[in-house]
Amino acid sequence: MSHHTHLVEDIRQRGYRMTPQRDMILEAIHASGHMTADEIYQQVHVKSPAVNLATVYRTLDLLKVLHLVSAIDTGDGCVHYELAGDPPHHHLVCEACGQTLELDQDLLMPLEQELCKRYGFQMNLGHLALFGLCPECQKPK
Amino acid sequence: MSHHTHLVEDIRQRGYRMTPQRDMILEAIHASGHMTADEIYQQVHVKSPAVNLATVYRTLDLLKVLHLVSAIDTGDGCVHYELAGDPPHHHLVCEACGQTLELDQDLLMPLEQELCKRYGFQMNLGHLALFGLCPECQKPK
DNA sequence: ATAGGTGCAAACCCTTTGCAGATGC
DNA sequence: GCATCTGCAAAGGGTTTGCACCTAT
Repeated sequence: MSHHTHLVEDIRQRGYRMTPQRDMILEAIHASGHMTADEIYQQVHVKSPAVNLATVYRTLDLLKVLHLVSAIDTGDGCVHYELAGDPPHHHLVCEACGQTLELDQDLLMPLEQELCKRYGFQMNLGHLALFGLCPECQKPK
Repeated sequence: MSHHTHLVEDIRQRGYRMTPQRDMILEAIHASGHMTADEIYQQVHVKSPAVNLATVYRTLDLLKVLHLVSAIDTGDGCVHYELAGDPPHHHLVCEACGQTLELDQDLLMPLEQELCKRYGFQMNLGHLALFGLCPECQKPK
């Protein structure tokens, strides 16, 4: 049933407790891949109404520290979280309509290498949002 | 005295009023190039204590609409603003120490062109922050 | 004169925190 | 059993808004 067993094990092995809340939160983010704290809360709330938003935030903080999730700020006023293990993909956020497209790794490799070579800066590929205009919103109105 | 005359003119010509508040806000952001709403407020407040933070936000919103400033979210909890006319530069934000490095345009041109070609996405170069680790914070502790 | 801009204060949203009670190990 | 985790409720920080007054044009 559980498709996120490795995450559960990871948490336990590092000396943290496995609670039903954490399990549900992991399950939600594992299933959807890309959620805000509130979306996770809404989803978990259906199964177990007692669970609190603060717990969601605290769990997400823990998962960040353990590098099991990464945080993406798409500028929409709330942080998005996704599993760090997922195939890296990135976010093209349209500043006009708010829609987000995704693009994958390979387009960014040259940039990443160049940043490393020139500045010694190690880019976090799990934490990236680019802003601009999607094809739709570029059309003359 | 005024080094931001063109901005003042731009605002007037588009039918908006030129107020002392707007003038001071423009002057501040023009002088420092890179400020948060609160930093602007603090600076303006020295000259004219009556000016309100809400006015700073409203002015910044106007300047965004007029494309005179661009907003950069560096993930530190508050938005940074800079003059749109300034030579484009970008922000490498260190996730460990919070320091931001800058890099300039040319490194991003290939990416910009590729995004346009493949996705039809028009990247906003004035609105970019990349996250990762600076050279200092990569050193083993 | 009058639309547009401002100050003030309160509301808003997302997120964090203090604390007392509950629970995984 | 005991440190850790949770729920609750309240506070926090940045930003927005409603409203009456003010002011550039």
